[in-house]
Amino acid sequence: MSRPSLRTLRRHEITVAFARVLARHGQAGATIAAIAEEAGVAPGLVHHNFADKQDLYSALLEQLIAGFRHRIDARATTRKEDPLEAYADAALALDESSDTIAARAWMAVFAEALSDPLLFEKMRRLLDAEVLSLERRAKGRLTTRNASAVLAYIVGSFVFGAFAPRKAAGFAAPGAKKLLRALSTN
Amino acid sequence: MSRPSLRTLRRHEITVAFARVLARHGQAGATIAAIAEEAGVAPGLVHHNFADKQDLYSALLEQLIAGFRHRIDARATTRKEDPLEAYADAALALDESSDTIAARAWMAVFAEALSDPLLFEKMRRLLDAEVLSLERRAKGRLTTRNASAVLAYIVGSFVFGAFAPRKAAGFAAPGAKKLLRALSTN
DNA sequence: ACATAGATTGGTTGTACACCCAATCTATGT
DNA sequence: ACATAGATTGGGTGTACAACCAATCTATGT
Repeated sequence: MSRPSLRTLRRHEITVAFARVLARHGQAGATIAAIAEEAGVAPGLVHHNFADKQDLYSALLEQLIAGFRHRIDARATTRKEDPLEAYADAALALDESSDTIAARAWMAVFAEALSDPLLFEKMRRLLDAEVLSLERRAKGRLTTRNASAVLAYIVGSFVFGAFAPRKAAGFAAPGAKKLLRALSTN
Repeated sequence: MSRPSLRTLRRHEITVAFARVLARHGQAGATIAAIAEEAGVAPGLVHHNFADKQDLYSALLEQLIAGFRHRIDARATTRKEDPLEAYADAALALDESSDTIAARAWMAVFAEALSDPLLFEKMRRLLDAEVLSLERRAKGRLTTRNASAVLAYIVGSFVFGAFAPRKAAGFAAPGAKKLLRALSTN
C-alpha cells in the first residue's frame, strides 16, 4: 500500500532550485519561499522534505561535490591522456553558462560554513578527501602539500569564475596543467 | 568651534569588529547589535557612521584589499629578492592566528557580492586591478592570463586557509613560487 | 471500489532583524 | 563660562522570515 517515496527526487529538485536562487540572489535572497517558487512547488513542501536550512545547505554541498566528481570520472574514463591533465581539464571545464551557477553556489556554501559548524566540518572532510583522491590519481608524483596546492588553485579558479566567468574560462585549465607539471615529480 | 570628526576612526574600528564577527559567526550572525557589541559601542552608533549594511560590506572590502596591498608593499621595499617571489611570499604569509580572520572575511564578502550588484562590480574591479598590478610587477614576464592564474591560486589559498589554516600555511607560499616560475617567461 | 499513507497546499505564528529617531552627552572654539 | 556641532545612547517600529500545522489531495495496494 501507499505510494513509493518521491523524497529523493524532490530533494534533488529542490536542491537544484536552491543553487540557482543562491547564485542569482545570494544567501539573503534564498528564502524558503523563493526556493519553492524556483522549484515550482509550495513553500510547505520544502519543509516537508528538508528539516531546515542546514539540511538544504548540507544537501547542496553534497550535490556540488557529486557534480565535480562526476565531471572528473566521466572524463577520466573516456580519454587516454595523462590522468592528472585529464583531472585539470575536467575540474576546470568552466563553460561560462551553466557552471557559473555552480561556482556561485560554492561561494555561498563556503560562506554559510563559517556559521554552521557541521557544514564546516563537512567541508573540511571533503577538501581532505579531494586532496587524497588527487594524490592517488597522481600515483606518487604529488606530495600531499602539492596536491593541496593544486586543489587551492582549482577552488580559486571557481571564485574567479563566479566574478569573471569569461576570463576564468580562458586561463583556468591551462594554468592548472602548468601548475601540475611544475609540482609533480619525474 | 565644535569637535573634530571621529568618523574615519570609528568607521575603521567598526569595520574591524565587523570582520571579526563575520569570521566567527558568518553573515547571519553579523547583526548590527553583534557588531556594535564587538566594537564596544551602542547599536545606534553603527548607523551613525554607516548608511546601511551595504556600506559596511563596501568598507570591509576596501579594508581587506588595503591590508593585502600593505603586506605586499611592506615586503617589496625591505628585501632585495625577485619581486614576483616577494609578492608570493607577502600575499600568502598566512600565519594561522590573525589572518584566518581575514580569510574568512574574504569568504563572507565574496558571498555577499552575489546579492549586491555594487559590491559585485567593486570586486570585479579590484580583481582586475590586482591582476594589472601583478603584471606590472612582472615587467613583461607574465601575460594577463598567467597573472590571473596566479591571483586565482592566491584566492584559492585564502579559501583553503579559511577552512584549514595550518595546512594552507604549509603549502601556499612555496606553491605560489613554483607556479610563478612555471608561468613567467624567461 | 475502497482504504490508507504519504504528498502537497497555503495560511498562521512567533521571532529577530534593520533602520529610525528623540534625547542626552561631551569636546572644542570663543 | 557659554554656545555649538557632532557623538552617542537605547528603545521603538515595521517588515520579513523560518518553522509549523491543519486540511486536502492522490497514488497505490488490496
